[in-house]
Amino acid sequence: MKQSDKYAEILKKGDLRATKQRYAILEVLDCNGAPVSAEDLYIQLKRKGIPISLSTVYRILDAFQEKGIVVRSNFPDVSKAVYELFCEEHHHHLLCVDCRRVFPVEGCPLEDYERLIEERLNFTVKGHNLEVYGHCKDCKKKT
Amino acid sequence: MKQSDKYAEILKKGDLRATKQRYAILEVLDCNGAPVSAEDLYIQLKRKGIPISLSTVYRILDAFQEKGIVVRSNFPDVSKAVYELFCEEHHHHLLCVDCRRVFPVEGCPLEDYERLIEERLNFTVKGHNLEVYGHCKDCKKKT
DNA sequence: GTTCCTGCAAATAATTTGCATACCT
DNA sequence: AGGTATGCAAATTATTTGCAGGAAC
Repeated sequence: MKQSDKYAEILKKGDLRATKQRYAILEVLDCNGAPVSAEDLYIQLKRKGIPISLSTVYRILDAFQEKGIVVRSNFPDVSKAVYELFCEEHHHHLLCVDCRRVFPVEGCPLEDYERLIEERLNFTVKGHNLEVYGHCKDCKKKT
Repeated sequence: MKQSDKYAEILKKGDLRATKQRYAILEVLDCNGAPVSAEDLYIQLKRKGIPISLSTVYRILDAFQEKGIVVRSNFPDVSKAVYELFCEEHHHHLLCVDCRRVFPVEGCPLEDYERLIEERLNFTVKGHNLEVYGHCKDCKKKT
């Protein structure tokens, strides 16, 4: 299946019209392994020559998040939201507080914890938001 | 030790002058078990008759965070930051997406995970931010 | 007295909204 | 054609900053 067909399918499933801007956002998110802010996304799109406005970026991300196409989260100490494509293999990120790069980590240690919360506290867990921060390999070297 | 002495000590340790506003913020944070936003804090202070401005609240929270007196975090889907007193017993929160109340949970499941990250990825973990969300006991009943 | 803190108002940053036009189906 | 999406500019919300006066040490 071609990439663009994949995007078309995602949009159809979400009952969203296929537009150039939506395709472009899906493509950029797909290439960026890590979460991106609305503004970064906007800059990347402009750089690629896609005609789009920042408010459209926000509106599309909102729509995507509503349909479960993207996931929004926040890094500690950063006041803007970041977005990434929803991905079957649930995972987390490492944020380097020095270079600010983001590294994905496979897997998630929270399954047991969530089960425990459900049992002990009678709280139905819908999901969680976990960000781990510290110093990456490269930044450690520099010091 | 009196409560106010405790606050005085916290401020002294942080090299911060003892002012009415700082005492009041420590007190409000101490009473709220859960994290609060700057604005909520401001409203609670005003209600108590404390003369303070919103920018002072922000400035104090900033200073406190710098000194490690408070911890700032973000709840998913909420664009404003929340703050709580730093607490020796590291813990997390449950956010009910219905009533928006926040419940503390003792303990943290991430120690092993962090050790694993340090070993496998050569990334020095400084900390993490975890928020779990879902439906609390009471809100489940209502449906 | 000196330095730090606070209040006010204005600035900035992040996000949202109204409305007219343009584009999908 | 009909309804939805987009762009632009203006509105809102969250947070920060400059500066003058006030309080802590």
